[in-house]
Amino acid sequence: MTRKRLDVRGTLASLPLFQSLRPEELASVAQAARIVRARRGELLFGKGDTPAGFHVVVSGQVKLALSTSHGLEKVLQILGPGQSFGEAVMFLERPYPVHGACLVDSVLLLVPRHALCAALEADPGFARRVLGGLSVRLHQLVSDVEAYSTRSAAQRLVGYLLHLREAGGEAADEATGHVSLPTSKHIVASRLNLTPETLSRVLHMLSADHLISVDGRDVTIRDVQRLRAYA
Amino acid sequence: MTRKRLDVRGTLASLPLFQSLRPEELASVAQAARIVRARRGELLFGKGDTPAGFHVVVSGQVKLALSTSHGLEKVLQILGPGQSFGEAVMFLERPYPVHGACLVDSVLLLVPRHALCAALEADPGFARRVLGGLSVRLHQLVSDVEAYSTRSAAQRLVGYLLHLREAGGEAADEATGHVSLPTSKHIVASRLNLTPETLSRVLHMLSADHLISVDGRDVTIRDVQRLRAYA
DNA sequence: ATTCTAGCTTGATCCAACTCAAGGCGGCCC
DNA sequence: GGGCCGCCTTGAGTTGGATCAAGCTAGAAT
Repeated sequence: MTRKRLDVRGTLASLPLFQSLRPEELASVAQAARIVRARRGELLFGKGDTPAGFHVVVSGQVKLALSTSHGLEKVLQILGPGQSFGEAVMFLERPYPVHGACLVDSVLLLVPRHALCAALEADPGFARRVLGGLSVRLHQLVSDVEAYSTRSAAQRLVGYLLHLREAGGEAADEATGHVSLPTSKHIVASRLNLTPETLSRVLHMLSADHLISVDGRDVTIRDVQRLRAYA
Repeated sequence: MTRKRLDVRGTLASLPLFQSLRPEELASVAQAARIVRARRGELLFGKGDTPAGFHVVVSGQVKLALSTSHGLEKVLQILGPGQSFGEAVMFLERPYPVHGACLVDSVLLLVPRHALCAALEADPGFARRVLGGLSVRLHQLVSDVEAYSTRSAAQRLVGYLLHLREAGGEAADEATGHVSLPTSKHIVASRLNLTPETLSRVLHMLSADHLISVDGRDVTIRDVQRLRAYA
C-alpha cells in the first residue's frame, strides 16, 4: 500500500473555509487534523454516531444519506473535493441525523472539535466563514424542501441539470450545454427523491422532446430556454 | 391606538440568543433595533426582497412560506415569541428565498446587519450562539426533508403531534397527553405538506383507532406508545 | 469467446394523496 | 332571529409516481 504523503497544511490552506487563518492557527489546525482514507462503499459514520469533528473531502466522493424503514436510502447530498460537512452536528454535540459513506475511494480530513473552536476564538473572520458555510447549506436545504414539496419529478430533474450546468462553469447564457452526472443514476435518482425507474423514464421523455440527449452519464442540453421554462 | 411602550433592551436580554452579551453591547444592539408592529395577514417581506436585518418575534405569530406556481403556498415554519429568523439570509446578503407574514397581530424586532456583525466581532460567545441557532435550524430542515421524502401523511402528522407535545413541556413518559394546534388546520396542513382534506381524513382515522381525540384545535393523545409505533 | 454481474430500461399494475364538488357548523354582524 | 362567511368535513373520481417483474447491455473476470 503505497500511500502518497499528504501535505495536510497545504491542503487545508487551499480550502476557502480556511483562507485567511493566520499561519500559526492554520498550523495548529493542521496539527490536530486526522487523515481518513476510505474505500468505495465504506461507512464514515452511521446515523446516531457521535461526531468526532467535521470532515473535509480532499479527494474522492462522499454521500450523506438517510435510511428509511425498509432498508432503502435517501441521498441528501453528494460531496466532492474541497467541500466540508458535519460542522453543524459537531457544533451542537448531537448525534448524526444521517450517515455518511464513500461513493469512491476517498481521502478526507477530520478536524476535531477543539481545533475548530480554537480557530473560532482566534479569528472572527473564520467564524464569519463558518457562519457563511452553514447559511449556504441552509439555503440549499430550503430549496430542496421547495423542490420536493412543490415540484414534479421532471421539474426536479430539470432544475438539477441546470444547476449542474452552472456549477460546471458553463456560461449561463449559452443556448446549449453539456453536463456529466456526478455519479451513478440510481444515486442521482435518490438525491432527487425519485426511483431509478422514474428517472429513466423522465430522461427518456425529455430526450423525446429534443430538450436533451443522453449518453450514459453524459447529458447534452439542446435547448436551455425551453428547459428553463419547464422549471 | 394605545401601544404599550416596549422595553427593547429588556426584551432582547431575555432571549437565549443574547444571553451573556456584555451590557454595553446589548445596549448598542437595542439601540440599533427597530420595532415592527404588523397586523394579522400583513406581509413582513416578500420572496426576493433584500433583507434589512434579522427578525425576533416578541409577541404574536409569524409564518415563513414559499408560494408555488399556482398561487398556493407551502408553509415552512410557524414561529412564536422568542424565536428569530432571517439570520442566514441576512448574513449572505442574498434575497429572501421565502416570504414572511403574520398569522396574528404581532410585534417584532428587526436587528440590522451592522448590529449583528458588531456583536459577532465583540463576543465569540455570541458567534457561537448564532452558529448554534443555525445548526438547530439545519437539523430541523434535515428532519423535514426526511419527513417529506420517507414518511406517509399519517406518519408526518403523528410526528408533528408528538413534537408539539414535547415542545409543550409535557413529560415525555406519560401515556397520554394534550396538545393544541398552534394555528388553523389549513396552515398546519400546509406545514406538513398535506392538503386540508387529507389532514382532516387522517385526524379522523387516528380518532377512529382511539389513538387521539380531536376537538377543534385541541388534540388529546390517548396512547403515546401506540402513536410512537406509528412514526 | 463466454459467462457473470451491476446498472439501466421498459412494461404492467397499483395506491396514497390530490382535486373537484357538495354539504355542515359555528360565530358574528346586522 | 336570520343570513353570511370562514373553516372544516365528507364523498367520488383522478393521477403521478411507486412497485413488481422481466429484459437488456457493457464491461470485467475466467
